[in-house]
Amino acid sequence: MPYPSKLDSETLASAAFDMIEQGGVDDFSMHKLAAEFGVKTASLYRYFNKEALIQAVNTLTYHSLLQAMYEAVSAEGDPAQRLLLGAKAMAAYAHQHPVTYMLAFRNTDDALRPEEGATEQAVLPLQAIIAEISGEADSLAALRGLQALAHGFISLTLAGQYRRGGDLDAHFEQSVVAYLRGWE
Amino acid sequence: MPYPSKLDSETLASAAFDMIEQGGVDDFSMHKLAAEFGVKTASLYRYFNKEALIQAVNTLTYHSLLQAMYEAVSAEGDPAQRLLLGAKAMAAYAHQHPVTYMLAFRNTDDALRPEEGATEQAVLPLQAIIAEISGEADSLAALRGLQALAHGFISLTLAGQYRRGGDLDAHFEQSVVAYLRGWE
DNA sequence: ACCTGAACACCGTTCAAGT
DNA sequence: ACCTGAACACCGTTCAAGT
Repeated sequence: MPYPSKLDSETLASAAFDMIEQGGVDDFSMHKLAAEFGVKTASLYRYFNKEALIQAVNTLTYHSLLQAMYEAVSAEGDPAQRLLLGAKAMAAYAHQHPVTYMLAFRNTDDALRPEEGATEQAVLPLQAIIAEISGEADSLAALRGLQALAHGFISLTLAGQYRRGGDLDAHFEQSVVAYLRGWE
Repeated sequence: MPYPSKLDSETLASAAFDMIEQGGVDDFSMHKLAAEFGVKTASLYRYFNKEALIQAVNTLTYHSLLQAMYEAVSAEGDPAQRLLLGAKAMAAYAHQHPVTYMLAFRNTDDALRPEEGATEQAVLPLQAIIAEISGEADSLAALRGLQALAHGFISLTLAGQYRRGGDLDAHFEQSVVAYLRGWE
């Protein structure tokens, strides 16, 4: 009687996502993930090695994050309002998934990045919105700066680099508003 | 005859910094660092465990980075020009030390952060400059946004998230200029 | 005072072998 | 087709022992 398949890549990736988010990246291991499924560590290697698994986790992050932003940006309002909602949705997602959020953006090496086009294409609607503020010619620069501002604020917050008090949410909003105003 | 001391914390931290920058964080180990000094791994633990060592490496990063920014910002010019130079100095440092730069800002957990006040105090001159643009009342918010924009742009660049071509340096500068203009 | 020897628990990974 | 057993090299860390 052949072995019934206990594992599949989607379930594995999603379980890894949860383990990492709850226990931290540094405490995550292939051994622990295998144990979670009542399986020997070697069995995981039919599906993923650790690097590929983390890449899969990061892909989950990119998808969820873009989804959240896309929905936020679809609201009524002028371009600046909609982009502010998008930035806030990004921050909200990151604060709900701090560990995997940081993990998705920490890579210096190529291997753990999103597949080509996954994030690049998905961000075109955002560029169309910001073009209404900056003009077409500057829309890529303006979009990149907005992503940078939002991501930077989020990751400095999560990394505990803003420790002088004050209302961080208010400062985030003021900064985004100022930034967009500067592109007018 | 007692053992002559082959090691000290400063040398160790600085060697760890170099090893990490050149070989990546993931390939760095206490064993390899010990080997570099012709010493057994256990000997390192008189000075640092791995966590403390990485914290020391991060402290080196914060100091160098703040130093570079401080010098850049001391130039002649109006506030926006000086802050732009500061942001560019930050980017230049990060591109020269991409691995340790990312390492210093990736922590979700408290243990690896800079000592209280180390970065917080050092950043007060920057706040004074940006206050000339935003006004005193908004200067902390404006400073945080500027740090976020610069750090975000740098880390998204290093993480390979800007893959649609264009002149990244120009986009960085345009974004910073727009941001500061928005606070006027 | 400072380093070594020896040991431990844990890790990622491979591959022949089982079912 | 899918999982296990067994093994390997490597890792972080501790601590009694050497000099």
